[in-house]
Amino acid sequence: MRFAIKKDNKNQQNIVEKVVSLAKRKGFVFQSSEIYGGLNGCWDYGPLGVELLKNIKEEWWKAMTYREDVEGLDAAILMHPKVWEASGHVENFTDPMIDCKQCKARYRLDILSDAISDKKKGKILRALRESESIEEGIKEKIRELTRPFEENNDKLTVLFENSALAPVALAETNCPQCGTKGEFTTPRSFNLMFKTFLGPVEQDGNTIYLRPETAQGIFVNFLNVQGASRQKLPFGIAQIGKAFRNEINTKNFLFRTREFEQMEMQYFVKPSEDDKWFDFWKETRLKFYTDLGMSPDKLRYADHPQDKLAHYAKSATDIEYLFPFGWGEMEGIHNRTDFDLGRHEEYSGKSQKYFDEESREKYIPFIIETSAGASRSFMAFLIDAYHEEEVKGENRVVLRFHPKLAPIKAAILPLVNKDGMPEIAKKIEADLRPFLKVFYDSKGAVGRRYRRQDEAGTPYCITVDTQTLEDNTVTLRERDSMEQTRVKIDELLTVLLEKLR
RNA sequence: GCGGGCAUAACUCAGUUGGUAGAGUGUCAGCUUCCCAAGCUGAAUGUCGCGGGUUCGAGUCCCGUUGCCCGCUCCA
Repeated sequence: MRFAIKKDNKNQQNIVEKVVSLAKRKGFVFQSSEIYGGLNGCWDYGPLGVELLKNIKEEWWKAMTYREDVEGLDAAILMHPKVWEASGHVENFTDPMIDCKQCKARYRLDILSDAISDKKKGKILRALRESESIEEGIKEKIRELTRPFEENNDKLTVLFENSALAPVALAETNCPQCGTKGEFTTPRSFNLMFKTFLGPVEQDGNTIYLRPETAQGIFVNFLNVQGASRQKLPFGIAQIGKAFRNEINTKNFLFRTREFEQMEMQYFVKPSEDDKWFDFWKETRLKFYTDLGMSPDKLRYADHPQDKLAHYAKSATDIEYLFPFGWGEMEGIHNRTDFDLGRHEEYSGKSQKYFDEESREKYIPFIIETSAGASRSFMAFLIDAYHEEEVKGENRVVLRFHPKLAPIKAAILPLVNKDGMPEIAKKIEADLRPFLKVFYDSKGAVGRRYRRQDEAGTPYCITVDTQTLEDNTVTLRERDSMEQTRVKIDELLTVLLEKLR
Protein backbone atom coordinates (compact mmCIF):
# COMPACT_ATOMS: atom_id res chain seq x y z
CA MET A 1 0.00 0.00 0.00
CA ARG A 2 2.74 2.42 -0.75
CA PHE A 3 2.39 5.35 -2.98
CA ALA A 4 5.27 7.12 -4.64
CA ILE A 5 4.65 10.61 -5.92
CA LYS A 6 6.30 11.78 -9.05
CA LYS A 7 6.68 15.51 -8.88
CA ASP A 8 6.78 18.19 -11.55
CA ASN A 9 4.80 16.23 -14.03
CA LYS A 10 2.10 18.52 -15.27
CA ASN A 11 1.93 16.82 -18.62
CA GLN A 12 1.27 13.46 -17.08
CA GLN A 13 -1.31 14.92 -14.75
CA ASN A 14 -3.09 16.24 -17.80
CA ILE A 15 -3.54 12.71 -18.97
CA VAL A 16 -5.58 11.81 -15.91
CA GLU A 17 -7.75 14.85 -16.51
CA LYS A 18 -8.18 13.93 -20.15
CA VAL A 19 -9.01 10.35 -19.30
CA VAL A 20 -11.53 11.39 -16.63
CA SER A 21 -13.13 13.74 -19.12
CA LEU A 22 -13.20 11.11 -21.86
CA ALA A 23 -14.49 8.55 -19.38
CA LYS A 24 -17.46 10.72 -18.65
CA ARG A 25 -18.17 11.79 -22.21
CA LYS A 26 -18.07 8.28 -23.59
CA GLY A 27 -19.79 6.64 -20.66
CA PHE A 28 -17.03 4.77 -18.85
CA VAL A 29 -17.26 6.42 -15.44
CA PHE A 30 -19.61 8.95 -13.89
CA GLN A 31 -19.42 10.54 -10.50
CA SER A 32 -21.82 8.97 -8.02
CA SER A 33 -24.98 10.98 -7.29
CA GLU A 34 -23.71 13.75 -9.52
CA ILE A 35 -26.96 15.72 -9.65
CA TYR A 36 -26.80 16.07 -5.86
CA GLY A 37 -23.26 17.42 -5.94
CA GLY A 38 -21.49 14.08 -5.94
CA LEU A 39 -20.50 11.73 -3.16
CA ASN A 40 -16.90 11.84 -2.07
CA GLY A 41 -14.83 9.07 -3.56
CA CYS A 42 -17.69 7.17 -5.16
CA TRP A 43 -17.98 6.50 -8.89
CA ASP A 44 -20.47 4.80 -11.18
CA TYR A 45 -19.58 2.69 -14.20
CA GLY A 46 -21.41 3.72 -17.38
CA PRO A 47 -22.34 1.61 -20.42
CA LEU A 48 -18.79 1.23 -21.75
CA GLY A 49 -17.21 1.12 -18.29
CA VAL A 50 -19.31 -1.75 -17.10
CA GLU A 51 -18.31 -3.74 -20.18
CA LEU A 52 -14.62 -3.05 -19.64
CA LEU A 53 -14.84 -3.92 -15.96
CA LYS A 54 -16.81 -7.06 -16.71
CA ASN A 55 -14.21 -8.12 -19.28
CA ILE A 56 -11.34 -7.58 -16.84
CA LYS A 57 -13.11 -9.65 -14.22
CA GLU A 58 -13.96 -12.31 -16.74
CA GLU A 59 -10.35 -12.66 -17.87
CA TRP A 60 -9.23 -12.87 -14.27
CA TRP A 61 -11.90 -15.44 -13.48
CA LYS A 62 -10.82 -17.56 -16.43
CA ALA A 63 -7.14 -17.21 -15.55
CA MET A 64 -7.92 -18.49 -12.08
CA THR A 65 -10.80 -20.93 -12.11
CA TYR A 66 -10.05 -22.56 -15.46
CA ARG A 67 -7.10 -24.08 -13.62
CA GLU A 68 -7.68 -27.50 -12.18
CA ASP A 69 -6.37 -26.42 -8.79
CA VAL A 70 -8.57 -23.36 -8.19
CA GLU A 71 -12.24 -23.27 -7.19
CA GLY A 72 -14.62 -20.32 -7.22
CA LEU A 73 -16.60 -18.80 -4.38
CA ASP A 74 -18.93 -15.89 -3.78
CA ALA A 75 -19.27 -15.17 -0.08
CA ALA A 76 -21.69 -12.73 1.55
CA ILE A 77 -20.57 -9.16 2.12
CA LEU A 78 -22.00 -9.28 5.64
CA MET A 79 -20.22 -11.71 7.94
CA HIS A 80 -20.34 -12.71 11.57
CA PRO A 81 -18.79 -9.91 13.70
CA LYS A 82 -16.36 -12.40 15.22
CA VAL A 83 -14.71 -12.76 11.83
CA TRP A 84 -13.37 -9.24 12.12
CA GLU A 85 -12.14 -9.82 15.63
CA ALA A 86 -10.27 -12.90 14.46
CA SER A 87 -8.88 -11.10 11.45
CA GLY A 88 -7.57 -8.26 13.59
CA HIS A 89 -9.63 -5.58 11.88
CA VAL A 90 -11.62 -4.62 14.98
CA GLU A 91 -8.55 -4.43 17.16
CA ASN A 92 -6.35 -2.61 14.73
CA PHE A 93 -8.81 0.00 13.57
CA THR A 94 -10.97 1.30 16.33
CA ASP A 95 -8.58 3.81 17.84
CA PRO A 96 -9.89 7.32 18.20
CA MET A 97 -7.32 9.79 16.95
CA ILE A 98 -6.81 13.49 17.55
CA ASP A 99 -4.58 16.16 16.07
CA CYS A 100 -2.95 19.08 17.79
CA LYS A 101 -4.16 22.07 15.81
CA GLN A 102 -1.00 23.96 16.70
CA CYS A 103 1.80 21.58 15.71
CA LYS A 104 -0.26 19.09 13.66
CA ALA A 105 0.98 16.15 15.73
CA ARG A 106 -1.44 13.23 15.63
CA TYR A 107 -2.10 11.02 18.62
CA ARG A 108 -4.03 7.93 19.36
CA LEU A 109 -6.21 9.03 22.24
CA ASP A 110 -5.16 6.16 24.52
CA ILE A 111 -1.49 6.87 23.86
CA LEU A 112 -1.98 10.55 24.62
CA SER A 113 -3.71 9.52 27.82
CA ASP A 114 -0.76 7.31 28.75
CA ALA A 115 1.62 10.17 28.08
CA ILE A 116 -0.06 12.30 30.71
CA SER A 117 1.10 11.78 34.28
CA ASP A 118 -1.30 10.63 36.96
CA LYS A 119 -0.71 13.83 38.82
CA LYS A 120 -1.63 15.84 35.77
CA LYS A 121 -4.76 13.79 35.31
CA GLY A 122 -5.82 14.62 38.84
CA LYS A 123 -5.22 18.26 38.07
CA ILE A 124 -7.31 18.06 34.95
CA LEU A 125 -10.11 16.45 36.89
CA ARG A 126 -10.08 19.18 39.52
CA ALA A 127 -10.07 21.83 36.82
CA LEU A 128 -13.06 20.24 35.20
CA ARG A 129 -15.00 20.01 38.43
CA GLU A 130 -14.37 23.62 39.26
CA SER A 131 -14.77 25.05 35.81
CA GLU A 132 -17.65 27.46 35.44
CA SER A 133 -17.86 27.10 31.69
CA ILE A 134 -18.91 23.48 31.81
CA GLU A 135 -22.58 22.63 31.86
CA GLU A 136 -23.96 21.09 35.03
CA GLY A 137 -25.09 18.01 33.13
CA ILE A 138 -21.56 17.24 31.97
CA LYS A 139 -20.14 17.95 35.40
CA GLU A 140 -22.56 15.42 36.84
CA LYS A 141 -21.40 12.92 34.26
CA ILE A 142 -17.78 13.59 35.22
CA ARG A 143 -18.53 13.03 38.90
CA GLU A 144 -20.42 9.85 38.15
CA LEU A 145 -17.69 8.38 35.99
CA THR A 146 -14.71 9.39 38.11
CA ARG A 147 -16.11 8.71 41.58
CA PRO A 148 -14.83 5.10 41.68
CA PHE A 149 -11.32 6.36 40.87
CA GLU A 150 -10.99 9.25 43.30
CA GLU A 151 -8.13 7.59 45.09
CA ASN A 152 -6.44 6.38 41.96
CA ASN A 153 -5.70 8.94 39.29
CA ASP A 154 -4.26 6.24 37.08
CA LYS A 155 -7.76 5.13 36.17
CA LEU A 156 -8.71 8.57 35.01
CA THR A 157 -8.07 7.35 31.50
CA VAL A 158 -11.84 7.15 31.52
CA LEU A 159 -11.87 10.88 30.95
CA PHE A 160 -10.41 10.31 27.54
CA GLU A 161 -12.21 7.11 26.73
CA ASN A 162 -15.71 8.45 27.19
CA SER A 163 -16.77 10.16 24.00
CA ALA A 164 -18.81 12.79 25.86
CA LEU A 165 -15.98 13.68 28.23
CA ALA A 166 -12.98 13.47 25.95
CA PRO A 167 -13.46 16.90 24.35
CA VAL A 168 -13.86 18.48 27.80
CA ALA A 169 -10.80 16.72 29.17
CA LEU A 170 -8.77 17.58 26.11
CA ALA A 171 -9.55 21.26 26.61
CA GLU A 172 -7.48 21.03 29.80
CA THR A 173 -4.70 18.95 28.27
CA ASN A 174 -1.38 20.13 26.89
CA CYS A 175 0.06 18.73 23.71
CA PRO A 176 3.07 16.57 24.64
CA GLN A 177 4.96 17.79 21.60
CA CYS A 178 4.46 21.55 21.52
CA GLY A 179 2.88 22.16 24.91
CA THR A 180 -0.10 24.10 23.58
CA LYS A 181 -3.12 23.64 25.80
CA GLY A 182 -6.47 22.43 24.57
CA GLU A 183 -5.89 22.95 20.88
CA PHE A 184 -7.01 19.50 19.81
CA THR A 185 -9.41 18.44 17.12
CA THR A 186 -12.40 16.44 18.31
CA PRO A 187 -11.51 12.77 18.69
CA ARG A 188 -12.59 10.69 15.77
CA SER A 189 -12.52 7.00 15.26
CA PHE A 190 -10.28 5.99 12.41
CA ASN A 191 -11.71 2.54 12.07
CA LEU A 192 -11.86 1.87 8.38
CA MET A 193 -14.77 -0.51 8.58
CA PHE A 194 -18.26 0.62 7.65
CA LYS A 195 -20.65 -0.22 10.44
CA THR A 196 -24.29 -1.06 10.25
CA PHE A 197 -26.88 -2.97 12.27
CA LEU A 198 -28.29 -6.41 11.76
CA GLY A 199 -32.05 -6.11 12.11
CA PRO A 200 -34.11 -2.98 12.60
CA VAL A 201 -32.93 -1.97 16.06
CA GLU A 202 -29.77 0.06 16.35
CA GLN A 203 -28.00 -1.14 19.45
CA ASP A 204 -24.51 -2.25 20.37
CA GLY A 205 -25.18 -5.96 20.37
CA ASN A 206 -26.10 -6.17 16.72
CA THR A 207 -23.36 -4.14 15.10
CA ILE A 208 -22.00 -5.70 11.96
CA TYR A 209 -19.58 -4.52 9.30
CA LEU A 210 -19.40 -4.29 5.57
CA ARG A 211 -16.39 -6.42 4.73
CA PRO A 212 -13.18 -4.41 4.37
CA GLU A 213 -11.67 -7.24 2.32
CA THR A 214 -13.06 -10.28 0.56
CA ALA A 215 -10.35 -12.63 1.83
CA GLN A 216 -12.07 -13.58 5.08
CA GLY A 217 -15.03 -15.08 3.20
CA ILE A 218 -12.57 -17.48 1.62
CA PHE A 219 -10.75 -18.34 4.84
CA VAL A 220 -13.89 -19.26 6.77
CA ASN A 221 -15.04 -21.45 3.86
CA PHE A 222 -11.74 -23.23 3.43
CA LEU A 223 -12.90 -26.62 4.69
CA ASN A 224 -16.32 -26.30 3.06
CA VAL A 225 -14.78 -25.77 -0.35
CA GLN A 226 -12.08 -28.34 0.16
CA GLY A 227 -14.59 -30.99 1.17
CA ALA A 228 -17.12 -30.22 -1.54
CA SER A 229 -14.60 -30.00 -4.36
CA ARG A 230 -12.44 -32.90 -3.11
CA GLN A 231 -9.36 -30.77 -3.73
CA LYS A 232 -6.03 -31.68 -2.23
CA LEU A 233 -3.30 -29.28 -1.24
CA PRO A 234 -2.08 -27.24 -2.91
CA PHE A 235 -5.23 -25.59 -4.21
CA GLY A 236 -6.81 -22.17 -4.31
CA ILE A 237 -10.15 -20.42 -3.88
CA ALA A 238 -10.99 -17.45 -6.07
CA GLN A 239 -13.52 -14.73 -5.44
CA ILE A 240 -14.55 -11.43 -7.00
CA GLY A 241 -16.54 -8.98 -4.95
CA LYS A 242 -17.06 -5.58 -3.44
CA ALA A 243 -15.25 -4.48 -0.32
CA PHE A 244 -15.65 -1.29 1.69
CA ARG A 245 -13.21 0.86 3.58
CA ASN A 246 -14.15 4.14 5.15
CA GLU A 247 -10.96 5.83 4.02
CA ILE A 248 -10.00 9.14 5.57
CA ASN A 249 -9.07 10.47 2.17
CA THR A 250 -10.10 9.35 -1.23
CA LYS A 251 -7.71 10.13 -4.00
CA ASN A 252 -6.81 10.03 -7.66
CA PHE A 253 -10.06 9.16 -9.40
CA LEU A 254 -10.65 5.42 -8.98
CA PHE A 255 -7.37 4.72 -7.22
CA ARG A 256 -8.53 5.20 -3.66
CA THR A 257 -12.25 4.88 -3.18
CA ARG A 258 -14.43 3.81 -0.28
CA GLU A 259 -16.23 1.13 -2.23
CA PHE A 260 -14.14 -1.03 -4.50
CA GLU A 261 -13.99 -4.43 -6.06
CA GLN A 262 -11.38 -7.05 -5.37
CA MET A 263 -10.32 -10.10 -7.32
CA GLU A 264 -8.76 -12.38 -4.75
CA MET A 265 -7.35 -15.85 -4.86
CA GLN A 266 -6.12 -17.56 -1.72
CA TYR A 267 -3.85 -20.51 -2.41
CA PHE A 268 -3.54 -23.10 0.35
CA VAL A 269 -0.20 -24.91 0.54
CA LYS A 270 1.88 -27.17 2.72
CA PRO A 271 3.76 -25.02 5.23
CA SER A 272 7.11 -26.09 3.81
CA GLU A 273 6.16 -25.13 0.26
CA ASP A 274 5.11 -21.56 0.91
CA ASP A 275 8.13 -19.82 -0.61
CA LYS A 276 7.94 -21.83 -3.79
CA TRP A 277 4.30 -20.97 -4.38
CA PHE A 278 4.82 -17.34 -3.42
CA ASP A 279 7.36 -17.07 -6.22
CA PHE A 280 5.11 -18.93 -8.62
CA TRP A 281 2.15 -16.63 -8.12
CA LYS A 282 4.30 -13.55 -8.13
CA GLU A 283 5.45 -14.41 -11.63
CA THR A 284 2.07 -15.65 -12.84
CA ARG A 285 0.21 -12.58 -11.71
CA LEU A 286 2.47 -10.08 -13.45
CA LYS A 287 2.08 -12.01 -16.67
CA PHE A 288 -1.69 -11.62 -16.42
CA TYR A 289 -1.36 -7.88 -17.03
CA THR A 290 1.18 -8.06 -19.82
CA ASP A 291 -0.81 -10.78 -21.58
CA LEU A 292 -3.72 -8.36 -21.66
CA GLY A 293 -1.57 -5.73 -23.31
CA MET A 294 -0.48 -3.58 -20.40
CA SER A 295 2.88 -1.90 -21.02
CA PRO A 296 5.61 -4.04 -19.38
CA ASP A 297 7.75 -0.95 -18.72
CA LYS A 298 4.97 0.51 -16.60
CA LEU A 299 4.77 -2.55 -14.37
CA ARG A 300 7.05 -3.52 -11.54
CA TYR A 301 7.27 -5.47 -8.33
CA ALA A 302 7.60 -3.60 -5.07
CA ASP A 303 8.74 -5.93 -2.32
CA HIS A 304 7.70 -4.93 1.17
CA PRO A 305 10.73 -4.65 3.44
CA GLN A 306 10.75 -7.28 6.18
CA ASP A 307 10.43 -4.73 8.97
CA LYS A 308 7.38 -3.12 7.40
CA LEU A 309 5.26 -6.21 6.93
CA ALA A 310 1.64 -6.38 8.06
CA HIS A 311 0.92 -8.45 11.14
CA TYR A 312 -0.21 -11.45 9.13
CA ALA A 313 2.48 -11.58 6.46
CA LYS A 314 5.79 -13.36 6.17
CA SER A 315 6.59 -11.81 2.82
CA ALA A 316 4.77 -9.45 0.52
CA THR A 317 5.10 -7.95 -2.93
CA ASP A 318 2.98 -5.42 -4.72
CA ILE A 319 2.51 -5.36 -8.44
CA GLU A 320 2.60 -1.66 -9.22
CA TYR A 321 1.58 0.29 -12.28
CA LEU A 322 3.14 3.59 -13.25
CA PHE A 323 0.09 5.84 -13.14
CA PRO A 324 0.49 9.43 -14.36
CA PHE A 325 0.66 10.44 -10.69
CA GLY A 326 3.30 7.84 -9.80
CA TRP A 327 3.68 4.17 -9.03
CA GLY A 328 0.62 2.70 -7.36
CA GLU A 329 -0.34 -0.75 -6.14
CA MET A 330 -2.64 -2.75 -8.34
CA GLU A 331 -2.26 -6.12 -6.73
CA GLY A 332 -0.72 -7.49 -3.56
CA ILE A 333 0.84 -10.92 -3.25
CA HIS A 334 1.26 -12.03 0.33
CA ASN A 335 2.51 -15.03 2.18
CA ARG A 336 -0.06 -14.98 4.98
CA THR A 337 1.35 -18.12 6.62
CA ASP A 338 -1.07 -19.97 8.90
CA PHE A 339 -2.11 -16.72 10.57
CA ASP A 340 -5.67 -16.47 9.26
CA LEU A 341 -6.75 -20.08 9.60
CA GLY A 342 -5.00 -20.24 12.96
CA ARG A 343 -6.91 -17.24 14.22
CA HIS A 344 -10.23 -18.56 12.95
CA GLU A 345 -9.52 -21.88 14.65
CA GLU A 346 -8.83 -20.00 17.86
CA TYR A 347 -11.84 -17.68 17.69
CA SER A 348 -14.39 -20.17 16.40
CA GLY A 349 -13.18 -23.18 18.33
CA LYS A 350 -13.48 -25.20 15.11
CA SER A 351 -10.45 -27.03 13.82
CA GLN A 352 -9.17 -25.61 10.56
CA LYS A 353 -6.59 -28.31 10.09
CA TYR A 354 -6.14 -30.20 6.87
CA PHE A 355 -5.44 -33.92 6.92
CA ASP A 356 -2.63 -34.79 4.58
CA GLU A 357 -3.11 -38.40 3.38
CA GLU A 358 0.43 -38.65 2.12
CA SER A 359 2.26 -37.68 5.26
CA ARG A 360 -0.57 -38.77 7.59
CA GLU A 361 -0.26 -35.39 9.30
CA LYS A 362 -2.81 -32.81 10.36
CA TYR A 363 -1.78 -29.21 9.97
CA ILE A 364 -2.99 -25.71 9.25
CA PRO A 365 -2.08 -24.85 5.65
CA PHE A 366 -0.13 -21.75 4.74
CA ILE A 367 -1.84 -19.26 2.47
CA ILE A 368 -0.42 -17.42 -0.50
CA GLU A 369 -2.72 -14.55 -1.33
CA THR A 370 -3.07 -12.77 -4.65
CA SER A 371 -5.31 -9.78 -4.09
CA ALA A 372 -5.99 -7.59 -7.11
CA GLY A 373 -8.02 -4.42 -7.25
CA ALA A 374 -10.58 -4.65 -10.04
CA SER A 375 -11.23 -0.92 -9.88
CA ARG A 376 -7.55 -0.09 -9.89
CA SER A 377 -6.88 -2.49 -12.76
CA PHE A 378 -9.74 -0.85 -14.61
CA MET A 379 -8.09 2.53 -14.18
CA ALA A 380 -4.68 1.18 -15.17
CA PHE A 381 -6.02 -0.54 -18.29
CA LEU A 382 -7.92 2.62 -19.23
CA ILE A 383 -4.94 4.92 -18.79
CA ASP A 384 -2.56 2.47 -20.44
CA ALA A 385 -4.85 2.24 -23.45
CA TYR A 386 -5.16 6.01 -23.86
CA HIS A 387 -3.24 7.35 -26.84
CA GLU A 388 -3.26 10.59 -28.73
CA GLU A 389 -1.67 10.71 -32.14
CA GLU A 390 -1.55 12.96 -35.14
CA VAL A 391 -3.24 11.75 -38.29
CA LYS A 392 -3.16 14.12 -41.27
CA GLY A 393 -2.83 17.11 -38.97
CA GLU A 394 -5.71 15.94 -36.83
CA ASN A 395 -5.50 14.71 -33.28
CA ARG A 396 -6.74 11.16 -33.02
CA VAL A 397 -7.73 9.85 -29.59
CA VAL A 398 -7.69 6.09 -29.45
CA LEU A 399 -8.10 3.60 -26.64
CA ARG A 400 -5.90 0.65 -27.50
CA PHE A 401 -7.56 -2.00 -25.40
CA HIS A 402 -6.64 -5.60 -25.84
CA PRO A 403 -9.50 -7.07 -27.94
CA LYS A 404 -10.51 -9.23 -25.00
CA LEU A 405 -11.07 -6.15 -22.88
CA ALA A 406 -12.66 -3.84 -25.46
CA PRO A 407 -16.22 -2.91 -24.43
CA ILE A 408 -17.47 -3.05 -28.03
CA LYS A 409 -15.91 -5.68 -30.27
CA ALA A 410 -17.00 -4.40 -33.65
CA ALA A 411 -18.98 -1.54 -35.20
CA ILE A 412 -21.03 -2.03 -38.34
CA LEU A 413 -21.22 0.98 -40.62
CA PRO A 414 -22.93 1.51 -43.96
CA LEU A 415 -20.60 3.73 -45.97
CA VAL A 416 -23.55 5.86 -47.08
CA ASN A 417 -27.19 5.79 -46.13
CA LYS A 418 -28.56 4.60 -49.47
CA ASP A 419 -28.31 2.02 -52.24
CA GLY A 420 -29.36 -0.72 -49.85
CA MET A 421 -26.21 -0.45 -47.74
CA PRO A 422 -28.05 0.15 -44.44
CA GLU A 423 -30.14 -2.95 -45.04
CA ILE A 424 -27.08 -5.13 -45.57
CA ALA A 425 -25.35 -3.60 -42.57
CA LYS A 426 -28.41 -4.22 -40.39
CA LYS A 427 -28.42 -7.83 -41.51
CA ILE A 428 -24.75 -8.22 -40.55
CA GLU A 429 -25.45 -6.61 -37.19
CA ALA A 430 -28.28 -9.05 -36.51
CA ASP A 431 -26.09 -12.00 -37.46
CA LEU A 432 -23.20 -10.96 -35.21
CA ARG A 433 -25.15 -9.72 -32.22
CA PRO A 434 -25.78 -13.11 -30.60
CA PHE A 435 -22.03 -13.71 -30.47
CA LEU A 436 -20.40 -10.34 -30.00
CA LYS A 437 -21.04 -6.96 -28.43
CA VAL A 438 -21.50 -4.93 -31.61
CA PHE A 439 -22.65 -1.41 -32.42
CA TYR A 440 -24.45 -0.04 -35.44
CA ASP A 441 -23.83 3.52 -36.56
CA SER A 442 -24.93 5.29 -39.70
CA LYS A 443 -24.72 8.92 -38.57
CA GLY A 444 -22.28 11.32 -40.22
CA ALA A 445 -19.28 10.78 -42.43
CA VAL A 446 -17.64 7.40 -42.15
CA GLY A 447 -14.36 8.93 -41.00
CA ARG A 448 -16.11 10.55 -38.09
CA ARG A 449 -17.69 7.24 -37.16
CA TYR A 450 -14.30 5.52 -37.23
CA ARG A 451 -12.97 8.11 -34.80
CA ARG A 452 -15.94 7.70 -32.52
CA GLN A 453 -15.13 4.01 -32.31
CA ASP A 454 -11.44 4.77 -31.71
CA GLU A 455 -12.45 6.74 -28.62
CA ALA A 456 -14.48 3.80 -27.40
CA GLY A 457 -11.61 1.40 -28.06
CA THR A 458 -13.53 -0.71 -30.57
CA PRO A 459 -10.94 -2.91 -32.30
CA TYR A 460 -12.79 -3.45 -35.59
CA CYS A 461 -15.11 -1.55 -37.87
CA ILE A 462 -17.04 -3.31 -40.59
CA THR A 463 -18.02 -1.09 -43.50
CA VAL A 464 -20.56 -1.94 -46.15
CA ASP A 465 -19.69 -0.21 -49.44
CA THR A 466 -20.30 -0.36 -53.19
CA GLN A 467 -18.13 -3.40 -53.63
CA THR A 468 -20.29 -5.19 -51.06
CA LEU A 469 -23.19 -4.89 -53.48
CA GLU A 470 -21.13 -6.63 -56.14
CA ASP A 471 -19.25 -9.40 -54.35
CA ASN A 472 -20.60 -9.72 -50.79
CA THR A 473 -17.38 -8.57 -49.14
CA VAL A 474 -16.99 -5.81 -46.57
CA THR A 475 -14.16 -3.59 -45.40
CA LEU A 476 -12.64 -4.60 -42.10
CA ARG A 477 -10.87 -1.62 -40.56
CA GLU A 478 -8.44 -2.23 -37.74
CA ARG A 479 -8.33 0.29 -34.90
CA ASP A 480 -4.61 0.70 -34.20
CA SER A 481 -3.15 0.57 -37.71
CA MET A 482 -6.28 1.92 -39.44
CA GLU A 483 -5.55 -0.65 -42.14
CA GLN A 484 -8.34 -2.08 -44.19
CA THR A 485 -8.83 -5.56 -45.56
CA ARG A 486 -11.74 -7.15 -47.36
CA VAL A 487 -13.61 -10.02 -45.83
CA LYS A 488 -16.48 -12.10 -47.18
CA ILE A 489 -19.68 -11.51 -45.21
CA ASP A 490 -20.05 -15.28 -44.79
CA GLU A 491 -16.67 -15.51 -43.11
CA LEU A 492 -17.02 -12.41 -40.97
CA LEU A 493 -17.92 -14.11 -37.71
CA THR A 494 -15.15 -16.68 -38.01
CA VAL A 495 -12.56 -14.05 -38.89
CA LEU A 496 -13.65 -11.79 -36.05
CA LEU A 497 -13.70 -14.52 -33.43
CA GLU A 498 -10.19 -15.46 -34.50
CA LYS A 499 -8.91 -11.88 -34.35
CA LEU A 500 -10.55 -11.12 -31.03
CA ARG A 501 -8.86 -13.95 -29.15
C1' G B 1 -7.74 15.78 9.20
C1' C B 2 -4.50 20.30 7.69
C1' G B 3 -2.91 23.82 3.76
C1' G B 4 -3.49 25.59 -1.43
C1' G B 5 -6.23 25.77 -6.19
C1' C B 6 -10.73 25.09 -8.94
C1' A B 7 -16.36 24.70 -9.71
C1' U B 8 -20.42 28.57 -15.86
C1' A B 9 -24.21 23.70 -21.54
C1' A B 10 -22.66 16.65 -22.46
C1' C B 11 -16.95 18.15 -23.01
C1' U B 12 -13.09 22.30 -23.09
C1' C B 13 -13.50 27.05 -21.62
C1' A B 14 -14.73 32.84 -22.16
C1' G B 15 -17.62 36.27 -19.33
C1' U B 16 -14.01 43.42 -18.31
C1' U B 17 -14.87 48.23 -12.37
C1' G B 18 -21.52 43.92 -10.04
C1' G B 19 -26.34 45.69 -14.88
C1' U B 20 -31.20 40.39 -18.77
C1' A B 21 -25.62 34.22 -19.76
C1' G B 22 -21.56 33.17 -24.60
C1' A B 23 -18.00 30.39 -28.01
C1' G B 24 -15.88 25.97 -29.97
C1' U B 25 -16.54 20.87 -29.93
C1' G B 26 -20.20 17.25 -29.22
C1' U B 27 -25.48 15.76 -29.54
C1' C B 28 -30.26 15.60 -32.31
C1' A B 29 -33.38 16.30 -37.15
C1' G B 30 -32.94 16.83 -42.41
C1' C B 31 -29.93 17.32 -46.82
C1' U B 32 -25.21 15.99 -48.71
C1' U B 33 -21.52 12.31 -48.59
C1' C B 34 -17.97 6.01 -52.04
C1' C B 35 -13.21 5.29 -46.61
C1' C B 36 -10.58 8.25 -41.77
C1' A B 37 -13.67 13.82 -37.31
C1' A B 38 -13.77 20.66 -39.77
C1' G B 39 -19.98 20.36 -46.39
C1' C B 40 -25.08 22.78 -45.96
C1' U B 41 -29.68 23.98 -43.11
C1' G B 42 -32.10 23.85 -38.64
C1' A B 43 -32.77 22.49 -33.27
C1' A B 44 -32.33 21.33 -28.08
C1' U B 45 -29.60 22.09 -23.41
C1' G B 46 -27.79 26.01 -18.15
C1' U B 47 -32.19 28.39 -11.38
C1' C B 48 -23.48 29.93 -13.45
C1' G B 49 -22.10 23.13 -7.64
C1' C B 50 -25.46 24.00 -3.25
C1' G B 51 -27.21 27.45 0.89
C1' G B 52 -27.10 32.12 3.04
C1' G B 53 -25.55 37.42 3.09
C1' U B 54 -24.34 42.53 1.06
C1' U B 55 -26.87 45.39 -2.97
C1' C B 56 -32.04 48.69 -6.47
C1' G B 57 -29.46 44.60 -8.96
C1' A B 58 -24.64 38.98 -7.85
C1' G B 59 -21.82 34.20 -12.61
C1' U B 60 -18.91 38.48 -10.66
C1' C B 61 -18.20 40.74 -3.71
C1' C B 62 -18.56 38.20 1.51
C1' C B 63 -19.64 33.75 4.69
C1' G B 64 -20.79 28.67 4.98
C1' U B 65 -21.13 23.97 2.62
C1' U B 66 -20.35 19.97 -1.04
C1' G B 67 -17.34 17.98 -4.88
C1' C B 68 -12.76 17.59 -7.82
C1' C B 69 -7.33 18.40 -8.26
C1' C B 70 -2.34 19.28 -5.81
C1' G B 71 0.86 18.99 -1.32
C1' C B 72 1.17 17.08 3.76
C1' U B 73 -0.94 13.41 6.99
C1' C B 74 -3.13 8.62 6.85
C1' C B 75 -3.26 3.97 4.20
C1' A B 76 -3.53 -3.23 9.68
